[in-house]
Amino acid sequence: MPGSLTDTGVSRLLEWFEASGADLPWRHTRDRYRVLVAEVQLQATPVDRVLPYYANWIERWPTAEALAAAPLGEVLAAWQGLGYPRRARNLHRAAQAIVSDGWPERLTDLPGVGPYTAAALRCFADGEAVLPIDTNVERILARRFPEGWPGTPEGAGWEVGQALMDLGRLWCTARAPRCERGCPLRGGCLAADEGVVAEVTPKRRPQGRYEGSLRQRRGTLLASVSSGGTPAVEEDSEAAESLVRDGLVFQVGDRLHPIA
DNA sequence: CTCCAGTGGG
DNA sequence: CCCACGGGAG
Repeated sequence: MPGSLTDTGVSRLLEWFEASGADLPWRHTRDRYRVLVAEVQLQATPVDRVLPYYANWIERWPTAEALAAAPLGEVLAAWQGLGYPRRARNLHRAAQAIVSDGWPERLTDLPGVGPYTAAALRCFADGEAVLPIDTNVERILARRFPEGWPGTPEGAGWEVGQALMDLGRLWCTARAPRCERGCPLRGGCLAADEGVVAEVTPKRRPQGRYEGSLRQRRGTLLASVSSGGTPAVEEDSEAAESLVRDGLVFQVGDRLHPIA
């Protein structure tokens, strides 16, 4: 094992992972489409929130073919509550690309698939020894390896990646990390040794106020369309034009409609 | 008020 | 590199 993540560290990590018990539905599937759905839904949404949506999604659109055949308007309606609708639109477009051209050589050629999601597909669906680095894993690495990440452990399978993500989500949290409450990687953690765990946290840029923002107005308008309304563009022309530009609604005359 | 299994566009 | 992008939950 390169760097300071020793064999015993990995052993403890995997032991903790087995005992942690969380059994996420996409954890064991090798179905690329299912993993893609889960990963895209998770891109900016907490796990607990995604769970019911994922179950409903797979039941309704079990395959890329099924999703590709659905009207985007219905896909966006099913997405309500999962945040950024462009993620749903990209997932829909990705399904259509997969159906017509097959899975691309470079997974990042799929719309909405970046470095993280591509790595997650290779790791969880294909079983490759690739470590997907999400915000949780990035935080662990920043704390444990201030000098830099030594690289993916030799022979690390999907369980190491999954375990690190769960550890970051449940233990090595941004605000109140549970270092002394059974963290399996406590031994050899430089930040914890120095007592600076909370300080060694990748900073995110502050978001603007949501109330009254264009973002909120877009959400309101799209929710209206998704629930069967046909709001007038005039109601909020800036938000309406923005949604049209993003390919999320269709404009007929002075009203907005779902995209067929 | 901050956080959340990121990505794409300027 | 910098920013916008939803909205529920702690």
